[in-house]
Amino acid sequence: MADLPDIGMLERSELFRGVSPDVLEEARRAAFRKKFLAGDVLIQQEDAATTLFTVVVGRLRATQTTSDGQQIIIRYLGPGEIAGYAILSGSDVHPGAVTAVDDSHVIGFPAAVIRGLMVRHSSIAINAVRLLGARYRDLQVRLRELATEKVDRRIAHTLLRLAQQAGRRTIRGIEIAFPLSRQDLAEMSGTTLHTVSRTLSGWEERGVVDSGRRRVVIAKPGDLAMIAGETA
Amino acid sequence: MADLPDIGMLERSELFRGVSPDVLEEARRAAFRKKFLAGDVLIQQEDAATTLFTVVVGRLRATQTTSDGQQIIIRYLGPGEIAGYAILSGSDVHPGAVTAVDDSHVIGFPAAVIRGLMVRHSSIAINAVRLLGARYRDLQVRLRELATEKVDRRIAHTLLRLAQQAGRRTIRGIEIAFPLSRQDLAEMSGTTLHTVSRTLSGWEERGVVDSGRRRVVIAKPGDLAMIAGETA
DNA sequence: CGGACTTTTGAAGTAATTCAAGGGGAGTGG
DNA sequence: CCACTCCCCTTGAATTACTTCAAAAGTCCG
Repeated sequence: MADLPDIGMLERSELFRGVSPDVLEEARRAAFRKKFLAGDVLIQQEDAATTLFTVVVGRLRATQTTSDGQQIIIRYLGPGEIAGYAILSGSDVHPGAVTAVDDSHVIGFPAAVIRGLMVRHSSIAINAVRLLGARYRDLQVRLRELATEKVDRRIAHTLLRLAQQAGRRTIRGIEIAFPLSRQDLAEMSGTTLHTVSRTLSGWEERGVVDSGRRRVVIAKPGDLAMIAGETA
Repeated sequence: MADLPDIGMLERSELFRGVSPDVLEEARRAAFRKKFLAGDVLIQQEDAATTLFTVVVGRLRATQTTSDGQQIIIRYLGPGEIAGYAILSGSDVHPGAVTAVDDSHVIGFPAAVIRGLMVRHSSIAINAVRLLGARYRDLQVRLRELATEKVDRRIAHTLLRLAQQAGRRTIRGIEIAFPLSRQDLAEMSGTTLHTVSRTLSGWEERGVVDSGRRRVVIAKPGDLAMIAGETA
């Protein structure tokens, strides 16, 4: 099969880290590679959970949408991270949607294969526990922020987090390495695109950030951290 | 040892559900029973993660507090549920605090024992994955609510969720079966105790709820679901 | 019966949304 | 290459839902 992934791709996945080569080989044989273009949908909300993906290159966005169309971004996923965690936790439908925000290259695994691997190799199940624990902790922090902090702080925190997981050092500062609109930032910070726009405009004047159409560069990360309230 | 728990208590824990008797016995020997009074603290935020607890009877509250004292309630834990999940996911400190809200009876396990059991018995690791997955999904929903819905809907959702996990049918309606103040509801819904008080007063007039000092009874669950926006 | 919590309610203030309109870039097709 | 169109972003003005401030009234417990 031309579309079998290679071992190196697997061992860079957070689900297979530190797993023995023969188990990796077993996973590899059931896997398939797939490309998605920016904007393509990998997983639809409420769809039957049949496949788990792990990102090789690119960037995905996990969202939750209400019946009346309101949406929030749960998280962005980069290389090594997994999409479709419902497979792991035994749910039969995906609780949210996953979309590519950049041209992306992923590896897919059938649900049954992953479940079988977890049963026979506790190291994989333990990796799953770690990764879900980390995500759970992240959401706890975001929930606290959303409940207790004002918008500008929340937006600052959002940017700092994105910089951490997808920041690229440039001459001008740290650039968020994927297209990110005001609307996207709003859906991550729990506000509207208008407020995000106004807030960024203010920071722009002070030289804290340098942003444009679906593009954000953090010029002064220290100042942004101050705004976020990280004890100076 | 007088304080060894019995097998029945263990198999009712979400972490040990469906696990074989000999493994249960192994876990049992390393465990200890402990009682906490309402208000007692089981886990302090930022403490070293040394122990995992599972509730036998009573009710615990998991919270997150900011450096400036702002607090939110992550969730309430009832019989069978576990506290101190950091142990599972390999973190060395607890990201939040856990307090008893009613007199409670718990079983404690040393971190190393739990980690060892997960390595040797994938069924336990898989239970951990399921439980963390379910909690993660819960938080996703709450995050979405907090970001997109108005306070009265959020409070309604909070009450319905609490009723589901700790509701007791009475003549007057569904009673939340543990002490729950306006402040507690505020910390779960992302608002202030004043707003909760006003909102409940309004509902009280319409006969939707019947509440008092640290006590809430949902008289008309259907009406509350309507307020929460669950398509009638 | 005193004292500590918890709850209620009014009034003032405000942060952020909503409403509304216009302006700029990037890409497409003629 | 220029024009057209689609997004995305910006900015003002009006509105509002909610918080904050303040004070008083219950309620439980020793």
